[in-house]
Amino acid sequence: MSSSPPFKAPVGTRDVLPPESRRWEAMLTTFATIVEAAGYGLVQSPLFEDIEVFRRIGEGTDVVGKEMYDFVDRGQRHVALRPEGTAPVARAFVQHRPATPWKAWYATPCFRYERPQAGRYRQHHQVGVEAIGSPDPDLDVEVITVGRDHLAALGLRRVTLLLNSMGTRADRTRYTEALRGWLEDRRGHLAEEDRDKIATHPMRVLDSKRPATRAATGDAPRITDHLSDEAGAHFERVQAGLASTGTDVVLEPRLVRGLDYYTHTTFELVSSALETAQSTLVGGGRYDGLIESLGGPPTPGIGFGSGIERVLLACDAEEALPAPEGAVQVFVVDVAGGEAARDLSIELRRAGIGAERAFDARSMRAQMKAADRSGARVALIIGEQEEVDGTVAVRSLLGDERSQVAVPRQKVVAHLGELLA
RNA sequence: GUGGCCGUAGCUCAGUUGGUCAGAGCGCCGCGUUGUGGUCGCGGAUGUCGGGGGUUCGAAUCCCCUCGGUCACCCCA
Repeated sequence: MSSSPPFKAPVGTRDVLPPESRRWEAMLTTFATIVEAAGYGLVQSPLFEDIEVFRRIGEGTDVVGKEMYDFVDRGQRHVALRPEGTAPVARAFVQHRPATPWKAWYATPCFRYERPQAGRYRQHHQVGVEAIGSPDPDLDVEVITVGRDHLAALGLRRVTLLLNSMGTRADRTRYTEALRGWLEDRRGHLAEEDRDKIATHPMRVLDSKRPATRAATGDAPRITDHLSDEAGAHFERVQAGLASTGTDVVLEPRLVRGLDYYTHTTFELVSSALETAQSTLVGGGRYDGLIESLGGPPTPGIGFGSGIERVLLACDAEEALPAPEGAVQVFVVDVAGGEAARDLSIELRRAGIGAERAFDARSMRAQMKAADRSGARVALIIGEQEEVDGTVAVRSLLGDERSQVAVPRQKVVAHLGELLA
């Protein structure tokens, strides 16, 4: 007899089982309700795309540069599992050209080959929205507010909105050059590991956590001081909208975000309840050049992604979003052969009443224990006596209640309909 | 990719300087109540002590390798 080690879920992935999975259902329902009410429609797109679709979001970024799960399929196509949610939606927009503004939402797994740690997985899950086709800053306000309200609806209170503007692409280019020069002059003061970024991603030097870099860049030029009139006006309007709708904002000029496609507004919703290094619950911004880079007409867009695992971690920390109760309302206990359990449980479900039962002809004691654990409020008991009488004993399972009444078999479903109403 | 810590039943863990060390609680199953749950009592099942190699008379306990988990860096949701 030989046995290989038991299989486990791959590194960085996990199974979500009940009752935890009921929290996922609750969070997805909450999100769907909120975004649908704002006019966003669900988009289901493939889990994998031509790898070029993702490369357009920035080859210099780690997400597409070195963390992608990519492979060549049997038809020699180079494809990749989606590392994030925006590019596939943008590609779908370019392909189908829906009327604008096009407002879409999604819920999807995302794949990134990185070392897992708290709040970071190789397969994680995101919900998000994309609003494509309008440059209106009020749309930025809408998107940010939807994200904020989603977290609030889940019961999260310790959330901070960080806001920044990257300006237009021209602003960004101009600022990047200026910053690069400024950083070059102080190269020696930066942390060793951050020096290479001066040439490649100067703005990310400002995002560094290293103390030396932090200290040396305290008075670095800020992009928000270098915005064009156009970008400045846009940013002002966004802030005014957020203020008007009672959304507290923390301006964070160092907020860069890792994906290269962002322009104008960028934002994060960060949990202060999480002790972990990964506390960003929602991250997003404008990407006014992305559609064009995917072969579409110049089209502005804005959106965000929100990590489900992280949001749930924050819910744990704030003791929010407890697992909802199961849907089983009634448990059929049958010690008279099992036909009643078989037929009645199905009859009940067809009448809209959640019903569960035991299998394997177990003892009444065992069936009652199972009934108690099932979360059902009522046990329907069919023993030999009930079989003879054509009745069902209806017994409450709530707390100390031990009330039990005999109801004619033919009237049980109607009786329960009233009882559970 | 780099580094720290950890790896004993389904879960949470105890196992003193290597010598009945394979255990506890919870959970699960059964019985007390041959027709009735949640409390209580009694009993029971489940472990390649992550895996491989080494040291030793003897290793869950020491060494090496490896896999996995976890946290941090990095990056990001």
